Amino acid sequence: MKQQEVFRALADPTRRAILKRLQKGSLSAGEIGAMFDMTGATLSHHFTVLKRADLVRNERRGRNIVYSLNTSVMEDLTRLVLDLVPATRGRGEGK
Amino acid sequence: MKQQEVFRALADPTRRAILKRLQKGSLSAGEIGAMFDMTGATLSHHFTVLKRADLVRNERRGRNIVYSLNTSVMEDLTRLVLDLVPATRGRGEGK
DNA sequence: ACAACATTTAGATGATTATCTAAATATACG
DNA sequence: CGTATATTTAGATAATCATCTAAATGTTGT
Repeated sequence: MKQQEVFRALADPTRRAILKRLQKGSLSAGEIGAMFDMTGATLSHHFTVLKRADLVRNERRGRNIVYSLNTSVMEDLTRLVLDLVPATRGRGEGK
Repeated sequence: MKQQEVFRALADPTRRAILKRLQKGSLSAGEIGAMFDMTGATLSHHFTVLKRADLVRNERRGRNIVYSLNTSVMEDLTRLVLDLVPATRGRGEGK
């Protein structure tokens, strides 16, 4: 996992909002675009950042491109953050 | 909690390293500075960002200024991230 | 009060970032 | 095949950011 890319991706509120939407299921670029007040080009840039962090996957379906969460990296992220919190309870407590 | 400030603070690797060091206990600005190859002024800037996110606290002790983790915000952060991950196991699963 | 030490503030600089418009690419359909 | 639709790429711009040097502030001990 590219830790730096993941944290950087998370630093933008639009990208976090995109991730939250994708929790509920995959969406096409257009559907996501309809939720934000910015151009498709800008959204496309955000997708690129999210993909670079491997937080989302995309797949062409017909004339749409459908984005979905990469849940395994999301879990890596969870671990990462838990690792940042001292004396973390609820999990391993490992080295 | 100021979510945006927290994520922004986490986006820089130096700041994440500082947080990790502070897990093991409080440190003065000088002690932290000794661990990184950058000027004290730059470090001071990073402290400011971490403080704005309320991730660290500081306290003057003699001629040093001692920094320590604000663990409660770190836990808020944990919740935030878990909330970003779908079907999160390990905790509440609440709405 | 002064000199030494520790840290922050101020101001500048170059790099990165979010955003836009316009053009390019890819797919579907008549 | 050509037109409409969906998305990305290219290029530009303004804002934000990490970093530096120099100066200011606050603290201690003499």
